[in-house]
Amino acid sequence: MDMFRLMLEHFGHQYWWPADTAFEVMTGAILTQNTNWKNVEKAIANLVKKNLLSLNAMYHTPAETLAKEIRPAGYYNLKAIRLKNLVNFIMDKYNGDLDKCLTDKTENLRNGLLSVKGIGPETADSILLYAAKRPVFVIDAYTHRIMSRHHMSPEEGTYGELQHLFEDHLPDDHELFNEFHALIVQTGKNYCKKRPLCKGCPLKNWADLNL
DNA sequence: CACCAGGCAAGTA
DNA sequence: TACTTGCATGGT
Repeated sequence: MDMFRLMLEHFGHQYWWPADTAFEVMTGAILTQNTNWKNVEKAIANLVKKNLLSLNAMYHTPAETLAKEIRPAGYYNLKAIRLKNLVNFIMDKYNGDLDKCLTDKTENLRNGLLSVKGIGPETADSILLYAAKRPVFVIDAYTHRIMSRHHMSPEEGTYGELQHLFEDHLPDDHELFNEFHALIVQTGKNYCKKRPLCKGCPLKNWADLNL
């Protein structure tokens, strides 16, 4: 049995990304950096309550004001600046047209996002996959740990190496990538936390990587 | 009390 | 290139 199906049968569909709009996905992608999603939900609820969860509102709001609202998500001063950097990028490069941004060529958009201070590979790819619906595989700390401990990838592969491993062995399907990454996160949250192998983990050994 | 959570940038050697 | 550190709240 392959890795994807084992996780899917164990956890069921994850229905990511939990957001109503593409802009909310982008905001959440920054707020969830090294942060529990529960805390991000509180921060997003605060932004909604103050009518700040939109490109235009955020653009016209000082970072200090945003910081106050996103406090529960942690690193709030840093993340407020990062949110401003992102909205400024969309304003400057796409003339404030979010749809134009989201329909830009994948490579252009990825390079643009990576040029924004505060957006690294995982945040950029999360936006590409979950906001722009591109078949880009997202690699996170759970992916590194699970693949390494189950001996499914070369020891301590780089972000790009792991990404290519998945993208080269899977059909070019953004819905598959969506569910796949969400299931990896779910698996990582529940298993493989301490030991190389742990009881109840849906993944058994290297043979599970039958992509 | 320690440790972790859906990272990233900047500094050092 | 390969570490190390700062950023910060909230849950276990």
